[in-house]
Amino acid sequence: MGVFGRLVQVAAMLDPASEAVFARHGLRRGEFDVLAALRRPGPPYALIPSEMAAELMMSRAGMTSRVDRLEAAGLVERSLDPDDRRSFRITLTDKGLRVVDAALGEHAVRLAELSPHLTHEQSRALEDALRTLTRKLSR
Amino acid sequence: MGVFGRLVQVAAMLDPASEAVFARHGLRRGEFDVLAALRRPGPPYALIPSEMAAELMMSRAGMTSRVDRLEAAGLVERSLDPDDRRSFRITLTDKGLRVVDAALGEHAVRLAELSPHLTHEQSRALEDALRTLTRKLSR
DNA sequence: AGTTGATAGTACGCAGTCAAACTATCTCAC
DNA sequence: GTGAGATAGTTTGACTGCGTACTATCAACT
Repeated sequence: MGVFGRLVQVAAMLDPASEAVFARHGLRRGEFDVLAALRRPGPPYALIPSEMAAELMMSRAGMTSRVDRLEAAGLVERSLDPDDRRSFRITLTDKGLRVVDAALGEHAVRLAELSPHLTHEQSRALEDALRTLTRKLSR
Repeated sequence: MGVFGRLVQVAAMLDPASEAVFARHGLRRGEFDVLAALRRPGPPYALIPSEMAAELMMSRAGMTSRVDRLEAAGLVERSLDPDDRRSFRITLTDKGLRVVDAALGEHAVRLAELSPHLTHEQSRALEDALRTLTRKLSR
């Protein structure tokens, strides 16, 4: 029980640190999450809102407003989905790709600063344990 | 970098599961957190709003509204702080104590169901790693 | 004592999310 | 084909939290 409490606490402490990084690139955490989700699968950097909502564990309604903001900022585009006229393809613009890459890079550096505080063994055990928990919880 | 991402993800997946437990006792997560914070130090179950805000990593303004709700529900009481007339002592009522104990118990059971999926060694390593990170991040 | 700066709690306005209701479209059994 | 139910995205309304400004009080120095 104490372990899980601590886990949640560490996650909560990680948050504000990242927030500052994202802010330097004009992003809020939620917006960064969407851009990163689009970046991950590689070109052509296109996903459907529902997919992203599921991946980011949020409602579709929330996704609508995030996409609205990102589109207004010129970081993503809505284009028609040729396969399903109810849906859209959300794609990264060139600007969006540049911004998310810059933010991702800085974010990675920030996290890397934390890593040396864990021994290699600790890091491996942590990874193992977290993977196990992810698998268990996703069912 | 993947480790931290996964850590945040696990924390996020843990959340809705607990949420359901709290809801069965008529609580939201935020309200439970306040009651649990009051419960922890033992009798007389009294803390000052600022202390709780700091402990729960939130603003004092947010704490005001949480205490308002809990007081309206009869789970906590505001009484004058004899040492500082700007402040209050927030205390658990009998009802509040009963509710938080019930919720805590069920919460613990829920988490315990997850533990067997980790080896003893994994669990220890996880604890170690998280403690290290907590120490590093709290500075 | 008096003054200055810090601190406690609160009120107000803003931003972000969700749930539920709605429209449009898809899917599939008949 | 056609109708029924599921699904995609959006809109609406409510809730919760934060940041800022404000009042009351404390603490410390002169």
